[in-house]
Amino acid sequence: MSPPKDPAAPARARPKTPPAGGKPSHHHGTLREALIGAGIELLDEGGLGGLTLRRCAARAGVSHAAPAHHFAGLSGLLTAIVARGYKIFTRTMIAERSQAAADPRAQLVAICNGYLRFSEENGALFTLMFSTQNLDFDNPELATSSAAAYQVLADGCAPFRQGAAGSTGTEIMVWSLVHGFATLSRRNRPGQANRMNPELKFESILPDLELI
Amino acid sequence: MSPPKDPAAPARARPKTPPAGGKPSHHHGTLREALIGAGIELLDEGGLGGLTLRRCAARAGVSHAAPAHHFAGLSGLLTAIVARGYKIFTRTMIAERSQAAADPRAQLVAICNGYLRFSEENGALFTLMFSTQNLDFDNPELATSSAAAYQVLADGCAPFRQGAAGSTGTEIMVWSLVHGFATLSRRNRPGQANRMNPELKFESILPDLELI
DNA sequence: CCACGAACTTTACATTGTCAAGTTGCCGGA
DNA sequence: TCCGGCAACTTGACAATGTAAAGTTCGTGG
Repeated sequence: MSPPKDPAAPARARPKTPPAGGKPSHHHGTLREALIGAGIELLDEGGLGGLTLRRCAARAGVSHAAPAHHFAGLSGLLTAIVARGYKIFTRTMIAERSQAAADPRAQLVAICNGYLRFSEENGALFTLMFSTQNLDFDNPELATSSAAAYQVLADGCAPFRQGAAGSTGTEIMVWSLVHGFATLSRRNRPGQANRMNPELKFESILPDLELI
Repeated sequence: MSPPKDPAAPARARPKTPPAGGKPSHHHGTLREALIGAGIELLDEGGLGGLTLRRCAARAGVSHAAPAHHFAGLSGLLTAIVARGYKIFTRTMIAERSQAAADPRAQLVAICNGYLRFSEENGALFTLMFSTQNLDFDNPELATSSAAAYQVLADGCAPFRQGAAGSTGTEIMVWSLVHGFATLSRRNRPGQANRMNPELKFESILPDLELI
């Protein structure tokens, strides 16, 4: 690949002590979580291109082959990172919903705004989460956490119906709309011929929804 | 990277003769186009992971360093591939539109169906086109061809208005909807817990639109 | 106390993108 | 005609990456 001048700290001192609880077997026993955390940091700092198995290992203070004992190769590490991403994603949507008015449309709009806030605050992670390459979609943890995220949106759609498809049609419509909106918003960052008005609120493109 | 057992033909005989017209200087002079074509083939055959600068070169029958004389590194090649992708994309939408009834909604629905057909028939290319990594967004050819594609959709939206934002609001709403729908459709391929009904037609989630 | 095994390291290898230097073949001017 | 230059292409090298095999270290259970 290109030589991207190591944006990762070359190494880091070992975490002081194994956090008592758990099963600290060899050194500290929290390597798995440390690697996931390092991955998310690298994603934040250097985008998708900044995330590398070897750099995750270096940031966690271990050798480049250590991750192999905790993940099934690169795709295993990426899968674990994405699974954690979905948990944060779910929390973000729930947090936004909890501050909204009680009526169904306000709740749904708040969930979508959480969706959009997550995609803005975690651009590279968001992209990775919805990439179709190098992820192990059979991983149960990934399946669980992504289903949980989808469920938040599905719950928000439950009061509405969409033609003959019922609330499932609403789910797909709203998901498509908010996901496309997130993608379009993020694409227009580079200052390109910018057809997207950054002031445009999501709610203004969400059509009227029919209550069940 | 991983060792993916060379899915590319190791080499290929040189094209017979320089195609008369043009400026055939050294060997055949059509290397640039050949490399782009090889890239699209590799994308079809092996997905995003199957596309490699060296493999493009091998398939075009030249050495691994030859592309450097026609593109600015990998991102230059990817940019050219994506630019060609947008031209096919535009053609697909126009072809679909030309077979639709004359009323504005039917025209717009046809454009969206072209959008979705392209994303289904060219999954990896579609993903690359909407990736934000390793593309040279300052490239004029890319800017032109992507703007042309967007323009087809914008034209389809022109008869409609969306709240106070006019037809620009419609553009963003429809683009978000169709792009999200394409993404969601493609994600559900692996036979996962499949919330998306493959029979669901796009038109059924496209809300009523107000004519200007 | 000590053997076993888990956690981790070291070493090696194929693949990738990129660069520098060399080679080849065509064209235009003398 | 010839030859100098130059564009196109090749060869060889290098650093970075993911992965596999073999070795080392450390804790724990018997």
